Amino acid sequence: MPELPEVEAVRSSLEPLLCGQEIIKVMIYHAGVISPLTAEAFAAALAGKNIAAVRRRGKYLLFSLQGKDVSGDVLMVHLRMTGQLVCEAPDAPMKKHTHVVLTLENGQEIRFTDVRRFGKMAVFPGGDFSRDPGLAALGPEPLSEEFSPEYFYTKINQKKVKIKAALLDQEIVAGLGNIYADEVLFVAKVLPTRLCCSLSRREVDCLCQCIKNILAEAVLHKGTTFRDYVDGEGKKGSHQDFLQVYQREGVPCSRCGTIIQRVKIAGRSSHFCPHCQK
DNA sequence: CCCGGCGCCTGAGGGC
DNA sequence: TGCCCTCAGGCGCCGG
Repeated sequence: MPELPEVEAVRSSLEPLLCGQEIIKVMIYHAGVISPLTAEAFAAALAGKNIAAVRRRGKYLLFSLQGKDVSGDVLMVHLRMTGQLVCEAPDAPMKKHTHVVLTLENGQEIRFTDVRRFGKMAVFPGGDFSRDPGLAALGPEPLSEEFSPEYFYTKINQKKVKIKAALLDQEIVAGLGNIYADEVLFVAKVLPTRLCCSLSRREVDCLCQCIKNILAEAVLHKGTTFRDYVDGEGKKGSHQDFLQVYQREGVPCSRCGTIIQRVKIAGRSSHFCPHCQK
């Protein structure tokens, strides 16, 4: 499930492969993954454009496009659950569930594959994200200075939601998903069921620092490959070898030996140690 | 404001 | 072996 570290690994692996390349052909095999433009308008908006930069905001991949006269359009890709964006040679076998293929001037292909088709691609003319409320409302990048203990405390302080739900709220902090939210709460020793308004300033400071530390570490490990995730070269991540609670229900806690438990919070599995998380 | 639940999707995995 | 059921979860949306 691509979260910030996985999307960053896709971004950094694609950047040297795509920057400066012109998109010469657009093939759409499943128009359902494209919005808000029609498939025809989407293809027309990409053909002949040059990829000037490969950026990331939260879990969104953003490709800055430049044309001969117009520029500033942005191609957005969101991988959601099972999406993959891989740069491959044209003779590489086409994977099942490949929905969009962009051919570059050097012959390489960017292939968007998604078993569940939850993922989305879009072009925003002039880089205007207002057509995508989720992207427009995204909170600060957790690895930036903007995401500070002061900011986080202000956002969390009054809320009556469970802290697990708040960590998954992309308007509070951009890029956390179910895996890293559970890992952050474990390292910070905070139960996922705690209400935000019950957290002390010290606990919020700790959570803020844990978010930064864990995401930075996972970025170094090129993300977590639990099932589907691969980067822009088709390579798996290695952070799954470092997970302490996610998908470890029934396994002894690495700190105290208590059996890790799993409960549903906000519709998602939450894994935690009932002894050392308070 | 907050919560639970559903829908979108397919494939893996468990029970029988 | 095979069938049916549940579950996985990011995110938008809806009703209470």
